Amino acid sequence: MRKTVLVYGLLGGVLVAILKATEYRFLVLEHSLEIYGGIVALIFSGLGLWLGLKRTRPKHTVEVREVLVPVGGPFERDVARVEQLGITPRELEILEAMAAGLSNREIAGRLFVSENTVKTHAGRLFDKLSARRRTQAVQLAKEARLIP
Amino acid sequence: MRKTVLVYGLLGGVLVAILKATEYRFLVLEHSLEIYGGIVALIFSGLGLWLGLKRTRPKHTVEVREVLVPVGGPFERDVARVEQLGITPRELEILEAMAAGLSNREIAGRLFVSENTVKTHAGRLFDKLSARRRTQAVQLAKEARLIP
DNA sequence: GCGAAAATCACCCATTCGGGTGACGCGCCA
DNA sequence: TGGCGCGTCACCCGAATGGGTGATTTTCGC
Repeated sequence: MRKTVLVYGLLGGVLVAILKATEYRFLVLEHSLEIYGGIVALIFSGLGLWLGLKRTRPKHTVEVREVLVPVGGPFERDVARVEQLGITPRELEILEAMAAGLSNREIAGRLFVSENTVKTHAGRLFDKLSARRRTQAVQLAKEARLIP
Repeated sequence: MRKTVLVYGLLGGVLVAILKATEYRFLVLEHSLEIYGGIVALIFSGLGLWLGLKRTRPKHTVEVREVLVPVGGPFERDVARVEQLGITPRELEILEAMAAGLSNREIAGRLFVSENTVKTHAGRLFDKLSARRRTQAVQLAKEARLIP
């Protein structure tokens, strides 16, 4: 945005300079003032139009209302699987937070630990789940019924 | 649109008339030309801006419908929601791949496009879903019944 | 067929993630 | 009491991700 304003102003300055340079030529005409104004008006209205379009196009103003979907059976964790994979309680917490779409930093803040700690937990979790990415970890965990 | 042009032209004419009427007052000033141009530029750029806004504003007029969906049957995409959010088919594909735990590079390979393309799609998706991370995007998309 | 929307790709930058290593404290229990 | 599991934290580094800009081509509705 700052850049846009800058360009805008610059163009304006250049325009004024050009018009000033050609001022005398315009003055010898009968309706120089009108021509001058017309040109400026045209150019700047075009500029303004372009700017307005440009600046507001990606403004969708979408309103989203939450819809709670009635869920069938309550979730039940596959404890056997948890033990089989050797996943600790703390790691499960990290896993749930991860599934909720939180970043490591946010998880750290929520669980009152450092970001580094979260990273270690997450790393070990990826090992145990054979995952390489957190999205994959979440997906696998859901399939394994470790999280809802 | 025709009407708009008419109004626009009319306003321009009126403006020129006003400026013409006050021409002599301006002329006694030293930098009358610059002032004149500046005023015209300001007014018309404002006008153009307003016009640009006006013309693109009634883009969507989003209608929010709340639908309670009975659970149990196979997954059915909430098409209304998809349209509300303005999510394109291609973006949905990326979303599904993302939910499957694939990286951008893997998605790119699977859909036979470049990684950059996947990133742009993903970026727009995050915008539309108001998400900052892919895990969050997946989570929100599932809540909105965009993906299973 | 014209214009808007969609899809494609590139480049840059900052942040986040993932992976590896090492270390410390605490509780447990053999 | 020494080992072990768990949780905690730090540092480094490369890869992945997110965000922005800009541009071109395809597609499609009117």
